Amino acid sequence: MKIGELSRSTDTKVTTIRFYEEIGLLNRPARTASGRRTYTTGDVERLNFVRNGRRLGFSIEEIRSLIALASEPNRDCGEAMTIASCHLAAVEERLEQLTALRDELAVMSRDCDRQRIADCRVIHTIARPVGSPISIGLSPARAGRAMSCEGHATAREASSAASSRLRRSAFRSE
Amino acid sequence: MKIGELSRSTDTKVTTIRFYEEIGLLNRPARTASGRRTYTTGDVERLNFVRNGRRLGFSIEEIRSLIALASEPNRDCGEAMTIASCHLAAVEERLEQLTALRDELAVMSRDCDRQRIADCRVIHTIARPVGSPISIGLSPARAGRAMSCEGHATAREASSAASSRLRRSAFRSE
DNA sequence: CTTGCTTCTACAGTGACTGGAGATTGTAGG
DNA sequence: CCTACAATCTCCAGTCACTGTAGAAGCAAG
Repeated sequence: MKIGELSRSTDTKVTTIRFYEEIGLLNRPARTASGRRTYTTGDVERLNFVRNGRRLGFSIEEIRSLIALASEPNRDCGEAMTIASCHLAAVEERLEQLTALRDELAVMSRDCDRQRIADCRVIHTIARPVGSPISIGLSPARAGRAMSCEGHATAREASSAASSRLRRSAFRSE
Repeated sequence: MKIGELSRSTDTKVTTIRFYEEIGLLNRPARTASGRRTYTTGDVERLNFVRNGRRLGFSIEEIRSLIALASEPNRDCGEAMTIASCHLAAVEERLEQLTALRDELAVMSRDCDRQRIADCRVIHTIARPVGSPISIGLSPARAGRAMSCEGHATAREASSAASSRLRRSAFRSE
């Protein structure tokens, strides 16, 4: 099985597979005479394990530990349980934060009367002094495929946010 | 007001303030003769705006747009509303994903009988073929201050994950 | 004068990929 | 056999939103 087929059968991009190999999450596969990677069904299982782990939100390092544990069938599974329940607790905390966030966003959207910026509830809510103690670790706007939110932020004149972040200092004062 | 005071009064790290300046989210402040940045109350407001926006999960680019909008009080606020409600929709989607995730994690933790790895429900759940269509964009384990989940993943022997990711190929096969 | 704090610049690192350049290999059709 | 095109290869830079470090300089108090 070549990398393309592995990619298709695990719904993982080719570059991601190579990345997993580089960081040691996948074993280095055998190569053909011309240097192409060849995979076995064991590799498919392993990659599925990694992908499921990621889908469940485990970090690469957590998955690395879980793989190591999985390869010792006679060990006590306490450590795996610790990783899982710890992660569960983290997810529950983020759920709470995200719920609070959603409520705040919903209020500000609901209350805005859609008139002038000067009276805009959205702008005013964000502009208020550093208020409520909700401090969130949300990584925002990764959005991806599901949302059609593109183009609102970038469309104005930051369109040339081309390459280096150092070049982005086309900043505009108020 | 020097950068340290601005940092304290907005609960923002000094390095973050300088970062915001570099990318043009904050105006370049005046400097003392020796080159220290000096800030005004206007800068405090602006930084609060940015911080509140971030806390609400808006991206830097969205905040950039919102700042531009906020500086034109007589404009229609439709665009601000679009950004906000679009973001709200994204947050709601993530909430759903995260809830599904939590349920899955809860089941696997609950059902594990804490015996041998070979029977561990956690391991088996992750090892199953690429199943349910939940595809999540969660960035995991950023965790930070609130959780005490450190050391489970990194403690084993990846402790020398020192500098370059290229050096991390101390990979172990199964 | 010395100690210790703050601030400065410049740059590398994080996590988990993603994308591109430029080269090579494999395969199918003409 | 030649040509097109797809798949693969390596290498490296970019993403996002910061965070941290090194090494130098400034500043106030004892």
